[in-house]
Amino acid sequence: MVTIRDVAKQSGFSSTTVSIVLNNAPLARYIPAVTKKRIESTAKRLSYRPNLFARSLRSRRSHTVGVMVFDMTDPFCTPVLRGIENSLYQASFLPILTDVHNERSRFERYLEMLLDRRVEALIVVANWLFVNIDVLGDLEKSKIPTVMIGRELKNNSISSVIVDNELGAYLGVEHLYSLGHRKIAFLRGPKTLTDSAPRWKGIRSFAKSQGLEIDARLVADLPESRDPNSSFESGYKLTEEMLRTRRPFTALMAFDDMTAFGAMRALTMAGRRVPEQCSVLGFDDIAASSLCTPALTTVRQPMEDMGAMAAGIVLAGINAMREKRRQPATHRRLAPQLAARDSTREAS
Amino acid sequence: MVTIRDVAKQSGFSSTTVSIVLNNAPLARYIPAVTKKRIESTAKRLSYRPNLFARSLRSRRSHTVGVMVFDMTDPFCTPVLRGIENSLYQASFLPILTDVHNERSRFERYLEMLLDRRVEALIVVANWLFVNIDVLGDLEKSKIPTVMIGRELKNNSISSVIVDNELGAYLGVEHLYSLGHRKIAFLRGPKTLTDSAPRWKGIRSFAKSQGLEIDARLVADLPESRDPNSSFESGYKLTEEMLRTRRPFTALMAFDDMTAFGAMRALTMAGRRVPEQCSVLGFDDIAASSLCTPALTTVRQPMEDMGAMAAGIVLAGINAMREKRRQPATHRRLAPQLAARDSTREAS
DNA sequence: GGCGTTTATTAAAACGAATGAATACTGAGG
DNA sequence: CCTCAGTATTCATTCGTTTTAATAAACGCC
Repeated sequence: MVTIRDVAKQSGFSSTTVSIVLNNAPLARYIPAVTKKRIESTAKRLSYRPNLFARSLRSRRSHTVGVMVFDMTDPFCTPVLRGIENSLYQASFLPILTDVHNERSRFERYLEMLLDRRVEALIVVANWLFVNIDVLGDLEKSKIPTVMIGRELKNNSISSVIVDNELGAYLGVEHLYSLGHRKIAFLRGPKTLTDSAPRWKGIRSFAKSQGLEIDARLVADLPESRDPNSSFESGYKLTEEMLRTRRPFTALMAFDDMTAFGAMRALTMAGRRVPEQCSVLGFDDIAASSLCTPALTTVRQPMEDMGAMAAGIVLAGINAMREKRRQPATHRRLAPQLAARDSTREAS
Repeated sequence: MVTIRDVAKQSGFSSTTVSIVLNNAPLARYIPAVTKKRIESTAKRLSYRPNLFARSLRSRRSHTVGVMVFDMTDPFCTPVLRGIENSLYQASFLPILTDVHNERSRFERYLEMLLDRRVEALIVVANWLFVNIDVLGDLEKSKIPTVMIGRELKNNSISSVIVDNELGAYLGVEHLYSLGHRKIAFLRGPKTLTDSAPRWKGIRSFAKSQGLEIDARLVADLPESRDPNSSFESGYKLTEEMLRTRRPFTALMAFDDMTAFGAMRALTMAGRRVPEQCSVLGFDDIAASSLCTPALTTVRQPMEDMGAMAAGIVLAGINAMREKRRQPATHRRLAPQLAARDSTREAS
């Protein structure tokens, strides 16, 4: 390995000068162009690459960001990760990816590992989250910029990027209502999931404003489960059950896309065609939604943007720290959009 | 920050002894239990955490693996990544994730960044790959253990983990044939994709062995595209076109699941029900396949296993390097399995 | 009591870069 | 001729760990 000293020797200057030139440090302004040229060319000739361990040791910087995902297999994660990756790339930061598997011990272990590596910031994708909240308290202890995607922690120093769940749900029912649906079934999210309540609130808020009647017998809750993919199964079962009770409905609004897929399966199995005999609406707009037939109408979360924005927030936080400014936590609530596709249609 | 010297001072020993004890180095066998106890307890009391920069600088190890994905948004990646993550976690390694976006410049830049960080190995997920192969030559130059998932490079030092495409395709047609289908349409993969040829070979091999006739007018090729999600659109268009030519077929075998989804959409739009009037078969078994209705029958790649196996190979390579053994490249070809679901049915 | 071993511990030298303090060298101004 | 400000460069230290070589004491043995 060629070190800075080799470059120094070969170019005839001291390693200090080489360091100053190559990093374009403040002192570089006193160094004449000839010298710079010579140093740079020998550096290139020897194809010198600074040892980042040494550099990090000295500068206490890693140019690395820790990314903690609570469950990779959740299709929500993929676009978010891409958004993060893209932003970090622009800033020459690299992400270390960890998957918590929704396990407390794994979360703690990974957090420790990341902090040991002196990641300069932390991005937590906490979409499908069943770990006790107090665990997240550990995040505050680390004094590095931290942002959560998909969950807002009040009263603390952690930034957040979430979708406006209430608005999203509102847009969803509105869409169904405007298509003439009045008997709508609702599959609500698990109670312990923070997304569930605001989405329900959005629905009720719309119902109230338009005088839409919500039949309690057409409302069901998904059970809790650590596995985000379980909502397919749950959606299937709940829909099946609802069909059995023979309470009529012309549309179904699911907690998320996965649930909606389960519902569509159940409806189809029961011989009810989507969307002709029953409209189905999801939430998220995961990749599969536009692929299946009929394409799922859903409330779209701007996942890639959320990832990019989260990365942007922590990068700003890193810059703030470097200038010893104290950056307050920022909370972003992004507006979702309705993606009207083929699984919804006028009520007949 | 508390350093090893603090621990030394507090415990009354030298930093050398502390280091030896805490790392359980060979010399530790000469150190009496009392000393160890005292050092360990003060280390814990001060909640000492070794500075990994310093450690890495000295030991030239990063305990980090570089993961390069050619396109994150390809649903093939997610399970692979989880497999990798899980294996690395067991070995206390951490992955740095990079997404090449199928761009040459990005590949080169990322490779440089990863090597600068002294990743101890490289895992390349090269499923949907349109970068010129010679770029991959750069991988060989780095002297670290490297494995490619989804592509085999002959005559070199790079390991590989791939699925047996030929067998998979064979299993696929066999399934359709056994259901009584004789008029089968084929959507082949883009010519430049390495998976395309062996899959077609598997099909031909089965056809030959069973005397199945392949109608050239029922064979179409996906166009090239950098975007793995484009095959949905292509699958749609090609199927539509095939339907227009009115050449009858009772089943369609797609290059991959994404293509199959496009085909299903086209069939449905044309009023042909799946699977009643036409069976559809995919390849990969991405997450969406079991979610859509009808659930897609497909040839399953053991993606998570592939990721885990790739990680296992490079970890073994790392160990070999440490013991200065020269590890030859290993090439694994995993058997796929047919996942029979609801998009295929007996020919009527 | 001298000599080799084993046990217990440490001083000092890496590892490779960044940087504060110091040292020259130039002109300009008095 | 001396000083001062600016220019150009370097010495020596620091970052926090691991490791090599060395030291020192204790032990057994003839």
